[in-house]
Amino acid sequence: MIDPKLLRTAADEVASNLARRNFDFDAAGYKRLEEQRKSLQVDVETLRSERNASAKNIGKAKARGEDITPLLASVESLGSKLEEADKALAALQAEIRDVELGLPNLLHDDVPVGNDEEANKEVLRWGEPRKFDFEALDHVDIGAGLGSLDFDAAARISGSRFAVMQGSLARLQRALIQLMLDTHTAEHGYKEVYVPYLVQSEALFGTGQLPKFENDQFKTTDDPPFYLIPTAEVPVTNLVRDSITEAGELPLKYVAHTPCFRSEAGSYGRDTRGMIRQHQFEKVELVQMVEPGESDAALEALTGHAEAILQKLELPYRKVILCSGDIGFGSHKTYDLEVWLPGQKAYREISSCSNYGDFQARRMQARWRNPETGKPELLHTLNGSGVAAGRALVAVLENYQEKDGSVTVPDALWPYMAGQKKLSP
RNA sequence: GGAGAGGUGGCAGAGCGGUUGAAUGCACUGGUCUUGAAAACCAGCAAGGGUUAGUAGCCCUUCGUGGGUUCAAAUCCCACCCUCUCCGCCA
Repeated sequence: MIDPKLLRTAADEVASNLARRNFDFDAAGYKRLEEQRKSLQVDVETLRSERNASAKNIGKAKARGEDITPLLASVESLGSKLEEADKALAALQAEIRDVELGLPNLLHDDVPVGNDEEANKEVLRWGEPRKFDFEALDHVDIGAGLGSLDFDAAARISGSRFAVMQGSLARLQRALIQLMLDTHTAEHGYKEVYVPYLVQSEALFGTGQLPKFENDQFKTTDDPPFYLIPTAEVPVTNLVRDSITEAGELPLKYVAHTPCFRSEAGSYGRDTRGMIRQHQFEKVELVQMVEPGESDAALEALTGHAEAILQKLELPYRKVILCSGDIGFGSHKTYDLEVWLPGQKAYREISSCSNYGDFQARRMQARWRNPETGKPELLHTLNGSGVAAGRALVAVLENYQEKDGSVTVPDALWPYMAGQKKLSP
């Protein structure tokens, strides 16, 4: 959520920033609603003040043993008037809130303007895509050759966009997750957390998936419903919901491994082959809560932590800044890491690292105590995949495939593979 | 699943229809004392919103959440959520 004070005082500047996203913010309409709200709220508070004063007088009169009937008569009409005005105010406030919840975050100056991923700005490439002396297969064929990646079985159980993995391949994914968790906890200073995979709607409002992206979520039929987390970002970031963190405890750095569940509504026909885009996938997520002045630097560091995983696995990747048309709804600035997939002869997203500024913190009322003012102030939140395990598995299979159909285990995963250095058919 | 207890400020914990935004303690901040520190003592210390040039005043809201009773609710009534204890069951 954007600071309502900023919306009131600088609606036109906000509108022009959001225009870079091709988002049309009706600044004039917002101002109109705000003015109505202002005068209504003054009315309501004046009435309420009158009521409070009368009630106090009645109390005093009663204490003195006086007759209070004339006083009661004088406040008779106050109640209904107040109730009416209060209702109108509540309706107006809800309307304004809906507008505010629907506004995407302001963009960082670094974010390039553009309509789609074509306009994303590449900032670096790491590693050389390997030259194959045979026709490189994609992970679907490699997995089939190994006999351990089964989409048909998954389809019988759950339909499309699911996978079944067996044996060494299943273990390889677990090894990837282990490597990531160990690296982030031991080398990058993150605290490992285990969190719920089912959350209430409030948590999703806090991180910004709701109300706008209801259709992307899976939810249960309970009342109230549970939502399956689309990313660990949701439960982990909500750890600081409605809380005040002392300055000395910042930055908070959490890493969590969770499955992620996405309906993928609206992406019919995209990445239908293989396990690039699944309803369920494993991910290791990095989350930071930092002082507002630190978030730019924290984004660089956090992205570097995700890059370290790809470097350990010696997977070629490139790093891009998402442009205004491709960046997420709540993000202030986002780096995507795209790993080289020989089967597709393309770089594909494997991590997305974002600085949310105070956007999520405002929705969650997540604050820290600023020692300079002594007051609780909104902190900044960041998150990034460190990295998506399912896609990392795809990348390992495709980049480490051999002519005979086997797959070499990257050195970094040896400690987690019980001595197995090769996956063979 | 059965029985009971409880949800109040950063934390602990009183209050149980009117002067309580809320006693007290801890923590925190400032001061006195001290060579310095500790201790002791004194003082201050919730958040959100409105109005405003204002971090000044004034006003409104907030004692788990939502409804209700009342001129007036942290206090009474109803529903729901959550936590804790005991029993049962279970991974």
